[in-house]
Amino acid sequence: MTHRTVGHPAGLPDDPRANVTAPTPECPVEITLSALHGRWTTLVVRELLRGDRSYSELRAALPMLSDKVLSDRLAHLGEAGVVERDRRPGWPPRVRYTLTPTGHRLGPVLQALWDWGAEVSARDRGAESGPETGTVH
Amino acid sequence: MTHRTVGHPAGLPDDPRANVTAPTPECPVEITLSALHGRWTTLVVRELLRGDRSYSELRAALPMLSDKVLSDRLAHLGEAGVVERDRRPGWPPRVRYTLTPTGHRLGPVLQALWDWGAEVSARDRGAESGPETGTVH
DNA sequence: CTGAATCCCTGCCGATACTG
DNA sequence: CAGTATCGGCAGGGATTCAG
Repeated sequence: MTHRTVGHPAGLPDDPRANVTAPTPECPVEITLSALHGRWTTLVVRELLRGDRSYSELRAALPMLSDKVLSDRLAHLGEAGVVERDRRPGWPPRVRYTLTPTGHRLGPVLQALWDWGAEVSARDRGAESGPETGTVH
Repeated sequence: MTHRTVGHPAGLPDDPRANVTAPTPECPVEITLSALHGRWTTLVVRELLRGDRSYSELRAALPMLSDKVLSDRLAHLGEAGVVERDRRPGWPPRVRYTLTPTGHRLGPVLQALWDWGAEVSARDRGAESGPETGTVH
């Protein structure tokens, strides 16, 4: 997809991808959603935003996440350029998962997702207290 | 899920939802992803960010989107509090779809998604030209 | 410890047809 | 014009098992 729209200040005002009429892989929004696609994916990224992790540390942090899905997610995030695997030599096998610089930049994206959801849930709870804001990265 | 992590300035520094260990519906990030969930959803929102639309205007703007999926998306976005239906009396039936104030605030979210994807695709094309930035809302 | 392979089941989405 | 009803294919993801 693509998302250029009405009145606005800066930016590339006429990126052709802002006018795609179907969910194509070239649209930046699709690229990002594709990287974050799948259940558990954002939680894995959150965990790695907090620091590098081993496979078993990720399992411990997300106990309900199965091995299959965890390796699927790590492989997918690897292909997306978000996560890097550092295989340390020796025995037993030690592997560290870390975010690439690109992956690190997902922090503001998750932050934006958090902020909107927090605002909605605050509104749904009825109270109109001060605006919420968490910090992901 | 939830996404509070390492160093950061403002915000609710200890929202318990930042530490959920499974994809629960209470996590703000999940709330947002749930609202945007499904193919074509972001494109429908983009179209409505540009202004209110009738059903057939949406179909015309997104020709490859089937009736079934379009009404699914509009219903889902309605339940999510993003879209409102204004049924105008008379014949033939005239219905306008508009974003709620909450829906309007998805603009920055889509912008964040756009920015990350644009940066990635720029990097993938190899050139390191100036940073891209589109404007959604 | 770090995964990959398999199986099965569910839910999404696309196409087609039909209604108020 | 603005949708709903129905069906089928396929991919996502959970549990289990096996391998380096």
